[in-house]
Amino acid sequence: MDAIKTEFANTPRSLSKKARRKQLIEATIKCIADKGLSGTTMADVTQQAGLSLGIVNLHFQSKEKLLIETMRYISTEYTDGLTKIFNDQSLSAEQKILAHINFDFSRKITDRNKLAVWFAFWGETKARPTYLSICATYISEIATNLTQLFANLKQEGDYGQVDPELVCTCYTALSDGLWLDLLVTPKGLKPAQAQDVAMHYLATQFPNHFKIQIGR
Amino acid sequence: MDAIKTEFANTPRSLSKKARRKQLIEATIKCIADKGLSGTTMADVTQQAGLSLGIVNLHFQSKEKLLIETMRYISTEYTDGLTKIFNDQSLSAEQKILAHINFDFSRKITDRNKLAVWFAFWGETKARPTYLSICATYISEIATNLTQLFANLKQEGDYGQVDPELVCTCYTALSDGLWLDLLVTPKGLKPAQAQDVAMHYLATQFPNHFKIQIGR
DNA sequence: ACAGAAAATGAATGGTTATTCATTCAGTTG
DNA sequence: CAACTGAATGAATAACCATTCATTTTCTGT
Repeated sequence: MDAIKTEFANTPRSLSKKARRKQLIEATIKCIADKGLSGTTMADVTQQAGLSLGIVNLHFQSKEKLLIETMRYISTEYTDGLTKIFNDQSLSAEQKILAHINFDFSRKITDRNKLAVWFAFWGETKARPTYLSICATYISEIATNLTQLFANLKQEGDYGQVDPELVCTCYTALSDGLWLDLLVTPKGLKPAQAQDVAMHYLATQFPNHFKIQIGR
Repeated sequence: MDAIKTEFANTPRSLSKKARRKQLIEATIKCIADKGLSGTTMADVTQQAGLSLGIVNLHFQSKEKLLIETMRYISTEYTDGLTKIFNDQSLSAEQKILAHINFDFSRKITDRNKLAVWFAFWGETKARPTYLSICATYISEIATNLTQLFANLKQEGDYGQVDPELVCTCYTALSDGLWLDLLVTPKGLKPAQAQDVAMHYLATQFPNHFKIQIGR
């Protein structure tokens, strides 16, 4: 009972340190989406969280560290979701790839607030080595796993021409580019359609496993 | 003689208004790449340009307007390059598409400074309607032209299954995603390899026109 | 060579914002 | 329930930064 209250209540002083940090990170995501990275102030973040001005420095020491933790938060959420799929022993390679695509274009991931945060941080990677190193970590981890899945599929089917590493690079870039589409032309492509586009590419590589629905 | 001096000299007061604006915009690009959009100050930009602090307000009225013009500058450079290719009457559809890919992964476009600027602005589009409307303009213009080229190619060859609009969406997203790769993993993919990846996708759609080089 | 126009300068200004910390407040313990 | 602990507050501070504009410098026409 007490544990439940601690978990879900939102009144001051009722949350654990970890939960309070999460609350502040989520407020930061909202602010970056609404005001841009350059327009987000400590006052904005704390007001969004419904807390007082000094709270960020209490929990994160500085704004810079809050931003780094925010980037870590969204990239961890993403990699954790994919790792769970990859490690699921009950799924075949084909099913894992399907689950992967499904996850890439799920509501949780294609939420425009989060997409705005991804691109804001990517735009700063050249200037901030810390951001770049966070990227480097998740990129290589995902690429290794995904390439492995494509290699498995190649073995299963009759895919002599397929280069798993190339397909991984191509799929990953395609997925990132479709996210951009979802961010900057929200009136255009919808997540489900973006997923169809990604699927269309996989169908070119593994026609025995994946089919395109013509006239999406 | 005088015109040449005006064109190339960099000393104060020797440049036309237009050239001075260009100089400031290019300094802005360098600063955004080096310090991030959120870390770029007027002092940074003017110092980078080797000019005095007040110069930006003299030529652009405000920092906000300088940033908008910077975004317009890189997107105009991109669309102008593509428009020139599309309007070149001496090229076939196939040649235009080849020129398009070549341009997408040329030095001029895959310069990491400029890529950093693209992503920085994309990350702010949700927060700034002006940025979003600049994107909307070039996106639809390019998509119309490129879809047309793919439709032409479809007519030329035996491509019953190909959906030109889908291929356009897919190619565009792929290209954007490969730019991200070039930005965040400079030690990994090189522009020429990124171009090969894009070509690999086109080869899946138009095998009679484009060939993949296996073992890039 | 001179006057007037235009461009550029940079010190000064004023608004904004991250950070600090003395104080308040809520939960816990004996 | 009183003393204690640590989380939270927000006014105050200090640093930062965009913008202004009086002044200086350069260019142009005569």
